[in-house]
Amino acid sequence: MTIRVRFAPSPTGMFHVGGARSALQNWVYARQHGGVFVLRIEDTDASRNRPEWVEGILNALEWLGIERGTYEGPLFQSDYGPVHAASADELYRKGRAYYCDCTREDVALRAGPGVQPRGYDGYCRDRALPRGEKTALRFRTPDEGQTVVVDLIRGRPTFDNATIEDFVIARADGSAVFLLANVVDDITMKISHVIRAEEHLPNTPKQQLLWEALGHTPPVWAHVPVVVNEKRQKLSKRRDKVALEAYRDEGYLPSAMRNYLMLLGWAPRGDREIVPWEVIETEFRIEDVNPSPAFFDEKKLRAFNGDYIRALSTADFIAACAPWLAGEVGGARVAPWAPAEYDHARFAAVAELVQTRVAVLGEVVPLVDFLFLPDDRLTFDEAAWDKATKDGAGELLGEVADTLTELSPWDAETLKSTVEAAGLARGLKLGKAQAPLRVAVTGRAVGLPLFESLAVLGRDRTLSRIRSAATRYAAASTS
RNA sequence: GCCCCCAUCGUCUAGCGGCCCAGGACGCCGCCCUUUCAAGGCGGUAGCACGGGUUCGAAUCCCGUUGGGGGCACCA
Repeated sequence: MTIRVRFAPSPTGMFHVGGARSALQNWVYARQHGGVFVLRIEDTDASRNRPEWVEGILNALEWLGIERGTYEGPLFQSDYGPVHAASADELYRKGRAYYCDCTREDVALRAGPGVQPRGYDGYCRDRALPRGEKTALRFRTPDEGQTVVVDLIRGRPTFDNATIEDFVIARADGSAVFLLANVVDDITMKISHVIRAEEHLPNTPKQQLLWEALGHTPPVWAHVPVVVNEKRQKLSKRRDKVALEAYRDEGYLPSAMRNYLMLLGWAPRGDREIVPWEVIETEFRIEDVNPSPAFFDEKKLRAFNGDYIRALSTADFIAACAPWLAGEVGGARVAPWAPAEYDHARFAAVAELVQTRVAVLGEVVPLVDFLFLPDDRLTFDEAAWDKATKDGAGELLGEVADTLTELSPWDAETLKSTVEAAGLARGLKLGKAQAPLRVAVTGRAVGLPLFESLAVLGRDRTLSRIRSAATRYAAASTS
């Protein structure tokens, strides 16, 4: 058994999430049935000259945990050029194809004004045209009968042969068109299963006819539903965020992504969705895939990802954060601090607190930036400051700074009780009392637990930030 | 216009004739916990598109309607 998944690389090397899901399903199916998984590149002249586009796809697959496949032999469509030509010729010699010199306009003219022609009208069928510089080769479709596609997911979609036009299989220059090339490659590579997106279903009867005309038994087909956006349209590169790499760079874990992707149109037994990959691999059945289109719900993906992040050991979590902490992901700057300013010991000290507060890894940056940035480059939320210092809470700043100068030991517990006492003396609950300090030190109203943060930040930085905030407050209240 | 596919909470799904006045998850809402925010715990909201059959019995089977989607190149 040989299963293949084909990809047309995009100019950016971007890997479409729809393709990722399809690849995953193919891969799982192949593993379940002891088959070979073949990754097939539908190259064009342009992509052939840009091996990095193909690399992009392979990297994305590896990120998902799919190995590169074990098929030996050429994987590029263009490697099969001579075989395509031979097959086209074979069909012509067998009388299953004929040359045609009609243009699109000719067909429209014959159909008459205002009439929408139903594909090609068969004008050249019996003209016995020889091959020429302007002749395309058309497949002669049966006039009667039906073509039944046996599909693992959809049952038996049936097409009346009379509705299938005599389609072109080779261009005037002799090169095979996608439909034929696809079939010939699959025959050559001994492909037994074609699992692909639903959008190819209308092509299937044509391809099946070609398999048979070439003297081969068609493969097992499975057309999985398309993945759609919130407007229920097929995910498109232009409108939707579809690049798998974009999700990777935001900090989605491959384990969460592949779990979510497999859940589109399918669910494991029992009332559970987040399951170990082994469960998916043993329970997944292509026949059970829901035939209706599925919406790619980023919110749910996020929830899954948060779950996977929390399931990580702290050490693994720290390791997973490395690219964002280093400040550069996917060739883009993602952190405001310079590499020299980063302090790994500080991050490690708060990592556990960070872990329950992020849904994607990229969110660690704004949570911990205050630990590394010098005072003058700290982001400062003015609105949060105004709100936090209201009702006299700002008065606390100066006196807390004085107390903290001599505080011992400098730890979260002591810091907490000290601030709590200072707040209570002014009739402020801890929730109110910690607010101005939080903004003063972290620049924001929300974030990691404050006293643990101060403990890690250290006395010097904490005090200098509180002191300058106290000055600021004093200046604002006198003016 | 033609061909094909699809139809359970807002979303992803369980359900494959009685266990279902429909179960889970995400989202949303409320409560608890709480130094902010999360996490966690508890509870709630919400659905079988419609109309005919078949059957003792239908979310489940059949037909139709409606509504979505996909495909109709000398592109891939």
